[in-house]
Amino acid sequence: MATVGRQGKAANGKTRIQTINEARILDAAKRVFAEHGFRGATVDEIAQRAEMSKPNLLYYFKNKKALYRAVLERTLDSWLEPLRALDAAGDPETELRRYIARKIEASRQDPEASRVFASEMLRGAPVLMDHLRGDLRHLVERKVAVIEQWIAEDRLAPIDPIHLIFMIWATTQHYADFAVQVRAVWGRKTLHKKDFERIDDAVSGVILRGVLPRGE
Amino acid sequence: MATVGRQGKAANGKTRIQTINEARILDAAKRVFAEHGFRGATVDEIAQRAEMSKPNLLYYFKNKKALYRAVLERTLDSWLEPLRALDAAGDPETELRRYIARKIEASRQDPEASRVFASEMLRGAPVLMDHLRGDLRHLVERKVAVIEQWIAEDRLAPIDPIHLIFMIWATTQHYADFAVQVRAVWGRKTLHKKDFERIDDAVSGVILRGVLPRGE
DNA sequence: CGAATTCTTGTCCAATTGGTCAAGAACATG
DNA sequence: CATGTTCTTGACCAATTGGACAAGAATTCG
Repeated sequence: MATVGRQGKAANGKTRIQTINEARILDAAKRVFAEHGFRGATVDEIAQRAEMSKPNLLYYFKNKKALYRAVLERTLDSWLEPLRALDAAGDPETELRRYIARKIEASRQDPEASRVFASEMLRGAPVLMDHLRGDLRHLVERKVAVIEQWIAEDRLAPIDPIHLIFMIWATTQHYADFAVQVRAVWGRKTLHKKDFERIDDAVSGVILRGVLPRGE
Repeated sequence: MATVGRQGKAANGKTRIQTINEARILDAAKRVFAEHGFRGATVDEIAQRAEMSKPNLLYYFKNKKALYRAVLERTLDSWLEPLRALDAAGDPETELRRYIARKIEASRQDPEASRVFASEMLRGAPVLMDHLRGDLRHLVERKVAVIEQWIAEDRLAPIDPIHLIFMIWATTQHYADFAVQVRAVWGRKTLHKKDFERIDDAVSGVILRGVLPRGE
């Protein structure tokens, strides 16, 4: 009867309304943080985009920083998942091709998440620093080992594995973070699925030809 | 005797003090805008970093927006110069290698400029939109033609030229914009010239192997 | 030197900011 | 439907913001 007997509890201990509103807030916050960064974002604007009053927003998230953290945390897992899936037992070409495809798909489906992340990096990652030096670094170290193994087996050209990873991050996220520039220079009002297929072709093409062994 | 007989005029019509202070302000502004974006930057913080009072700063730049514009404009030319230098008459490998090297060198020498630019893109480029759709687009179109010519001559693999350009931008600027992440994951306190040489090797290596024709 | 110009800043202001609070409205459940 | 809980908001507050202003301090140059 202490904490269990809540009202509209839905297994995760959340009310129906809580679930809806937190999602609405997080979505609005993601968009505003993506556009203006942590400092430039205002709680008022987020509340407006979430179509609720500022005090109501602060009923769900105790302050701007907590909201920002929530947005980042929510993003991180889906951000890392594709890299986690890189499998040493698989074929290098297949694995890398899939990794690139998934990152590009993420840039297409949720560019704002990528931009929030980018903005946090531009700030010097005050919130995510521990994560960068901890989880992310360890994950990358593991995948560097995978790539090194592929190189040792002559299934990949001898490139610096960490920079291959950085290159994949850079190229794929570019289409989310710099979408305005891409659209303006490429002369497209919006980028459609077809466009992203061409992007995938081009990026995968260059990178794979760049890292797969020559002979064949 | 109207506008010519100014006091400390130095050919460009600027006083000695003007030259010094405008440079100090622009440098401080670049750092603050890079870190916090346009909205998140405060005039006060910029003034402090430039070691002068806020009213004095506003004596040189009439408001925050004008200062922001000045920072961006100052950046743009050096940003584009390497691409302008891409020469159809040259050897594709040499030209591309030099282009990549120059962009990486720019990321090393002036990462803040790159970050201001990135931050403007994240915002949707409200200030630079005209430039993106005008000058930049035309420049890219010209260089796309150069690359297409190389491809037609079988001196380059048939890749989508615009995405090759995007890839070079993405990979090289990544080391400026995401420097915190690179440092944290790579396990380096700071990136030295040696590190950037390795970056250049890796990036040039993959991209050139990715776009140069196979047979030889 | 002395007058015109340029430079500098303390003080001020209205607007916006993140956040609080109290009180009422909507809701779930016995 | 009554009661405790959750949800919602108008009103408010202190701090910060971009910027204006006037008056004084340096600088320049005839």
